Amino acid sequence: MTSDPTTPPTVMHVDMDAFYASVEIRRRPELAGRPVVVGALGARGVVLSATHDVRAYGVHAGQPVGRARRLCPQAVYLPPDHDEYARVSDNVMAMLRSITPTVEPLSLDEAFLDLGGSLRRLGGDPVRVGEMIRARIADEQGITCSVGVAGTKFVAKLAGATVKPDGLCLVHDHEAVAFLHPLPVSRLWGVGERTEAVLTRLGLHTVGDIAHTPRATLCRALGQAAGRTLHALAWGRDERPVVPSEPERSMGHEETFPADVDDPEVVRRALLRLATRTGARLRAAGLAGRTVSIKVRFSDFTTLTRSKTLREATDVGREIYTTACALHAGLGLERARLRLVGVRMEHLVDGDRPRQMVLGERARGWAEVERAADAVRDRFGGQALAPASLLGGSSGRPPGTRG
DNA sequence: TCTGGGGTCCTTCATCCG
DNA sequence: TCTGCGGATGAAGGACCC
Repeated sequence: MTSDPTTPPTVMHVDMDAFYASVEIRRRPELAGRPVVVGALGARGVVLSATHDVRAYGVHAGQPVGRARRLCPQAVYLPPDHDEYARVSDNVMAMLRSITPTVEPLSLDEAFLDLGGSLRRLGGDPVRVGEMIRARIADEQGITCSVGVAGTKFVAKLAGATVKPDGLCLVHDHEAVAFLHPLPVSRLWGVGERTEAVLTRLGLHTVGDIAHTPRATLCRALGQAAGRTLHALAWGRDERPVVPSEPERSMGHEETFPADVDDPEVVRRALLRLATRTGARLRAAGLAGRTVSIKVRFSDFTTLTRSKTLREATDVGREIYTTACALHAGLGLERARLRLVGVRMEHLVDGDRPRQMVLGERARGWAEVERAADAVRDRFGGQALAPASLLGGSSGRPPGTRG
């Protein structure tokens, strides 16, 4: 913490403005100045990113594209190109790492930086560093960003959000409480729709209200962890350091069917597709998972998860698929109408760790087959090879997804 | 209006084990 | 042998974030 106002805060949050939409406008200059929405354009797509002018019509991320079209029919609607966004993101993150090694990406379009060790070398003024970063991202990538600087991650992120788009805001530690307390509770990290409703019932509307509520009351209403966290955040206390990289804890895929599905065979094909992709990603990352988890969402949006922990961690798509099928069969769904299925691997470990052979197990099996398939795909492209049951015909893959 | 896909973390409950 | 207890772990669900 920098309680001395002459000591500049060193935690910086950099957040690209309307990232996907900005990247699309950058590569299609004819769209400059026009309202742009990026989202999956299928029957069940949602808005992923929208330019700020579109937001004035009530369009926001997560909203069904159909509703966005009704609210703002004059906007240009584009499908997402995740590969391009990842490329731009890599460039931005590399530039940030040239400023300080302590860069913690939160997603493709935002990151925390800790300038602590680098600030003197950079001239000692975090505002000048922030402006330099903003100028470089604009020059090199052709997109704008907003920057918040504070003594903690939480305040830095909020500071940047107050000056979006294309701004910079610094909040000193001695200003943090006055900055936070007028804000609505929904601005606190961890307060979504449900928690906000609970807080409203308690008569708590602003961050200041939370700060002046006994911590025990918050813990009773929200649980120990959430109660303690919110109380601390409301007073600007946030001990989390900027950490350059955290090991992944889970990895998986899910897909929403274009129309609800009641055919178990279609569901099993989807499980095979998702398990195959998950296995390939685990192998590419040098990881393996011990727990297979499936998720099914019914047509009424109720959601079930089932999981099973294996004796040994695996990165083999076929093993993931077999376990996922057993979990799915265990649900006894008959012909329930499903809108989504997902496969996820948890309890990830180093995939190169020697694996104990099970008695009677064939030395060369699916693991070798899939590694050979990885090599073929590396050489000839992602579509070069797939399980036979996924080739040809209608795969059930929704539009806008990629393998 | 009708809700994607990728994740993380927390809580509760059950079970196992010493 | 039975019972209680606490910790570890697994399973399931919920809330949240970007």
